[in-house]
Amino acid sequence: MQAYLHRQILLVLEEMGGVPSDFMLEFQQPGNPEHGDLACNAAMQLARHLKRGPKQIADAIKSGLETLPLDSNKISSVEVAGPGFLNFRISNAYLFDSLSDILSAGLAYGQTHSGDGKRALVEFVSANPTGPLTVGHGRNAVLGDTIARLLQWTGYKVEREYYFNDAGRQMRVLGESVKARFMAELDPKIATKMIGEGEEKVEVPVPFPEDGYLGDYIAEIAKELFDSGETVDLDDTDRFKRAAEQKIFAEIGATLTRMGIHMDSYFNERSLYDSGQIWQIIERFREKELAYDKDGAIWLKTTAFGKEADTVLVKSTGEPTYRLPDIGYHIDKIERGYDRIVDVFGADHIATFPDVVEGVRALGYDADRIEVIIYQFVTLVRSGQAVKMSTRKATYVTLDELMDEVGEDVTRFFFLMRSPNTHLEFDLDLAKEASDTNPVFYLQYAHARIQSILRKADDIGMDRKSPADLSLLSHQTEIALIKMLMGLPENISKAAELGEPHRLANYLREVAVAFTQFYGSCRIIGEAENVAGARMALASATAQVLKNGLSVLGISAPDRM
RNA sequence: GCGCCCGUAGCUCAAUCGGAUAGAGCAGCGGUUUUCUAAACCGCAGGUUACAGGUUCGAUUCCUGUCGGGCGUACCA
Repeated sequence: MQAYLHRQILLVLEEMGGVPSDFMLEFQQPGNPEHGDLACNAAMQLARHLKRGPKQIADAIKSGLETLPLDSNKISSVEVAGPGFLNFRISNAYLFDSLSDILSAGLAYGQTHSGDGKRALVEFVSANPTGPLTVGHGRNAVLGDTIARLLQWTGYKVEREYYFNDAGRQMRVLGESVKARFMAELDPKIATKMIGEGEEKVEVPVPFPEDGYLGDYIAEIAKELFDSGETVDLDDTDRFKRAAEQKIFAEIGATLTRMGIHMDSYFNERSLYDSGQIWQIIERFREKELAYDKDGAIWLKTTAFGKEADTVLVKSTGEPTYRLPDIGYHIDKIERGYDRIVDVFGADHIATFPDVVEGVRALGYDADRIEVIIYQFVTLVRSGQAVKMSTRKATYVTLDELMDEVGEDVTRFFFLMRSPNTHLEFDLDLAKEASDTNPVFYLQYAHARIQSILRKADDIGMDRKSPADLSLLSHQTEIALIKMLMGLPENISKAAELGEPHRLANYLREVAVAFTQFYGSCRIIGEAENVAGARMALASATAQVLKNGLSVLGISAPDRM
């Protein structure tokens, strides 16, 4: 429709002359129904170039369009309004065709093709295996997975990847924590000590590291290892680390599965060391004079990328900082040939990823393929108090606990309904008790209600097979609902393009609102057969839109509630 | 100090890459069920979009500055 109008208006503008060759026609959907279905602001933008008033220009375009003329099966009216907007009304004939297209597209309705033949890699979660996934990881996991789903719906072949490091200091401390608990299993009378500060003091076995991991799962891992009867060499700290990693990864995997998330690959940071790739990168930076030695460390000239100071690539101990493997990892992704590379990071990475992207670019790669989605932190609120979260101190709420309390669908929806770049306040008390006011139920309920009507129609032997005469739909809520349903493909592609799933969540809510308004004023069962048939078609199309939209968000669309 | 994000109704948040009268939910007040699922619908009230300038036909949106909140700013990841 927009493409059609675009062509027609260009024809008129050509006729008028004086229009700059780089002029871009823009359309928008007015929020106010009095302003029609589609608006064009060309007249206002052209006012300066044509040295005429915007209203005058709009009138000229309007009469130009009318003499073409416009196809009345598509556009029913053109109006000039406000400061010079051209407002178009879509004809009902076009709406009925669109509705029938929705029904025939079925499960595929909402798919678009801008990504056809292209590949995308979405990296997300990427939590090191030091503990269970927390609520904070949840936002990352759900955002990443949903962005991947959105890209799939726009035609991309998408892979989901989890990047992790099991070789760093964190993991060493984790292994030592398990070892200390294991020693307590061997010798229940082992001497203990207190660590932590103030009221947070905790009693732990003496070998426990000062900055060790305090969660209960550490003791569980130690106990499982002990119960297995395996003879463990206490000097083999790595054995404890491996035990912990294995168990924790298994749990993380189970949590992700429960959320409907499936990773296609796990990328171990260590492979970049084993292959020697990271050392080659240093040499390549040296060749470009972007790396140098100082104080026994190897530095990257991030000042060349506009930073205030240079940063260390390899510590004087010979150990690289995370920047180096991150650059190597992203080069690896680019070399794997993806058209789009999406990273989902928490706000704490905001200062570091530019170094990585610029480093990749400096080595001659197309860093523009890398898109970084930064989301702000989740503040957990319990009893009106913000909960300070730390995996190490075990002051966290796990994703599993959250799903136990509010369910998988609510958990996913909660993380998706807000823009990634605003802080998300997660009120646990509200989430627990507010299951009846949660917007996700509103969407699911609308879907269930439609299914209920269709079941009932079948029960009383109403005809749902023969094609309906859609032109019988004329009530304003019916027309408004059809227009709303037509927006799914655009909303999905927009959300995919911007990496902002909340747009789709908001749109679906509007669909549900439009449906309940229709439902409130138009009956189906009990109406004349042809009217009921048309309305059932509209209801089915609505259910299809809700179902498809919810499936993009990874949320179920139940048939009854 | 510097970098990034944010500041919108009492609360939690939207606002179509600058558009028309800034919208929802919750909370508040008042209505609506002999009718397909009331987990609903309708109405009322609630705003100087933190503040001050600037850019233009037009600013919540872009620019500058101020104030306030968050996250970074390690030879931690």
